Amino acid sequence: MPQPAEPPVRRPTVQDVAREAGVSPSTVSRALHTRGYASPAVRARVQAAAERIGYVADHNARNLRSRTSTSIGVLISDLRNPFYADLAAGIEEELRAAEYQMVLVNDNGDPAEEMQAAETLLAMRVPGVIVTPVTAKCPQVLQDNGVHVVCADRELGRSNSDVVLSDNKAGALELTEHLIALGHTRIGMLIDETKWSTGAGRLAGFRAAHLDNGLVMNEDLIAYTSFDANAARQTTRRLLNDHEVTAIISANNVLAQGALAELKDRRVKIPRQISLAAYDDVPWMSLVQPALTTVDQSTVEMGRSCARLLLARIRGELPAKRRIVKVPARLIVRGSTGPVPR
Amino acid sequence: MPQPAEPPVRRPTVQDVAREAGVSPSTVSRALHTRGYASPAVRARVQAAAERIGYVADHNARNLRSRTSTSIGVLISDLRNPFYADLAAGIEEELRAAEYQMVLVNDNGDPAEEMQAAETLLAMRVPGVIVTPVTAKCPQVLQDNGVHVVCADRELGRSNSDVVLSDNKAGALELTEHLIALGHTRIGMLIDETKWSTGAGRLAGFRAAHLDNGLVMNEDLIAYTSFDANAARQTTRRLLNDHEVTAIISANNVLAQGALAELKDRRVKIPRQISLAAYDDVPWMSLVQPALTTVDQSTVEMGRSCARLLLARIRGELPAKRRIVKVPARLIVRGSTGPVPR
DNA sequence: CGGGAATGTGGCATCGATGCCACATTCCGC
DNA sequence: GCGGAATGTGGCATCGATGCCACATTCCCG
Repeated sequence: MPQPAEPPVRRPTVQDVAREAGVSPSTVSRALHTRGYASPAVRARVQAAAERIGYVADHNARNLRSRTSTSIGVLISDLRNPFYADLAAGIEEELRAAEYQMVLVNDNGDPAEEMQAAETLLAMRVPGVIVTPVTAKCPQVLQDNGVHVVCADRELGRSNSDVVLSDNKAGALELTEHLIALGHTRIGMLIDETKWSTGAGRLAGFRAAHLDNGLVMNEDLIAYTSFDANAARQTTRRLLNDHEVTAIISANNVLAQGALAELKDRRVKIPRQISLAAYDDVPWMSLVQPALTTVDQSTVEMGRSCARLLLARIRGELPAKRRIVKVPARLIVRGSTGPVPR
Repeated sequence: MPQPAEPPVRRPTVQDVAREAGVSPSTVSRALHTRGYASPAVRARVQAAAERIGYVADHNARNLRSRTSTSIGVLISDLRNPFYADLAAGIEEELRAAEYQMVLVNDNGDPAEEMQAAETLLAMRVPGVIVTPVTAKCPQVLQDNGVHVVCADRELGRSNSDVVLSDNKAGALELTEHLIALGHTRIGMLIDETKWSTGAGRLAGFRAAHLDNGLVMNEDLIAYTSFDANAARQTTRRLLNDHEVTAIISANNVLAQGALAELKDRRVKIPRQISLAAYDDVPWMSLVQPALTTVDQSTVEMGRSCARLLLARIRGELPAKRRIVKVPARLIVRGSTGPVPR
């Protein structure tokens, strides 16, 4: 038998259940939703009837009438990057548990795609959106239309939406101090952006670690690159050529790939000759040899936090004041960092 | 300013646009959707009006009335596994291009969660679902309710839904022959399941390669394990203890982690002492040293295929006959495989 | 120049569930 | 035994967009 004859499938409605159970449609609605009055007997009868005829409520009708929806928009930059995948996984887990659905959109970090997605989510009348923003305009537009917004991982400029962030400064500080404690004083920092809170925070932590330990930091050791493993590799190359660093910190998992590739290519002994560490622990970092010392930002938990926060907001459980959640970052020392050479 | 005062936000409706443009609601609907008659002049006027007052159509109302939806359900087992993430990314890309939305649900490979998700998707009245099935029941129920289904990556028993598969047998055959050509005759196969088409196909390819090359395969070298890196590690340990294999093939990326961990732990030289290869290329496999020889199943493209197939089906562009798409698998030779020792 | 086709536009019912109000019972305490 | 609360249940309008039909023009060709 091929696909069932096109969709002439007539799905049972509340009316059908009502008839089957011998009550009115209104009662069916109440009985199935535990909301409002309905005697236990009737409730049982209705549920049985619904079950019997295979009734599945129509979300579209429900949403339309009740001006709500249980779909949540999730707007991320790159699903293929394990950071975003983990974030989405955490979000989905929490949403599913609360019987919400996740509409996932990949905006590829492109402002136009991001706005397009925002528009679509508005059309869907989602009550809330979780976004790793590319542009401040996107969260803004959503909020202006009464959609609750939680920004994940970063914030742009001063916004007025809730936000869940890794404790970037503390994490980067701890990581940098770990290297300083090993005797490193010439540490390179591979970083792609510093305009968003993410990069800015990590850089701040890097700076603070030097300051706190009475070290004068050489600004030239901050190697600005772009968000791309190959670019990071080139930048690492220049960094190594131009400066005598004994350790490199990469600001995220993508840049770390480039740095590692370059070091392997040069047959540099890690950590004997150079130590390598990264912010944002992802699985491959413990598979390579030596395994990388990293800062784990509990990405899945961050996703869960975003979802919990958003749902609380939607349910009106939170005071109006904007909420900022900092997810603690945890240093994981592995084999790629060691005492400074000589 | 905190969150905008709760959602008293009144969004403009088709009526508002009609008033603004001085036409009837019906005309607005036609003008905005290029469907049916509408003079260019009126169309322009309506579009301008809609733009001016910031009209965004309500999908719920549209879906309800027109008994369609542009949301597609995507049911996968584990978003944190790069295989599924890539699959989802490919699907999303294609759906977004066609102005469809992706509702992503992680079922954790759990039949109960899977059925739950199917029910939710029925409630949403999605026209189609892409699923990496855990149970044959799930696609079945969906189809029985008139929802188009595409199974991705595997099929269970004989189903009657469209399916997109990696060419498992050919891929595994090519990979095994690569090892045989290097002189290996005692090759271990680390595999978790053989009931689904995926494992069955890969195992069949493994067998066929031996047969085609006149080798007698030792059935004991097929090491059955469970879908979990740690279990795979234990199984690898036993395999190495009990048999003198010179090469190991892992049936997927997760098992490969376990195998690699065990080999590294034993300080086995790869590929000098043992060659290691895996089906399902994922990024870390080219980051480790030596990089792993793998079979790339073009996961993202597989996702795109699923979406294209489903959309074509929804649009009724396909003959009733069930379609089976095989995505070619490609052998990527890297450093982890070499001539048999001695 | 008349009539039927072609082309636009408006009116109205409708998709399915639910919010709200009115009405019907039952239950108590005085 | 009676009035008012407490508790259930049904009726009906409604959310917003669209499908369908009727009606109004315009067009064109015999």
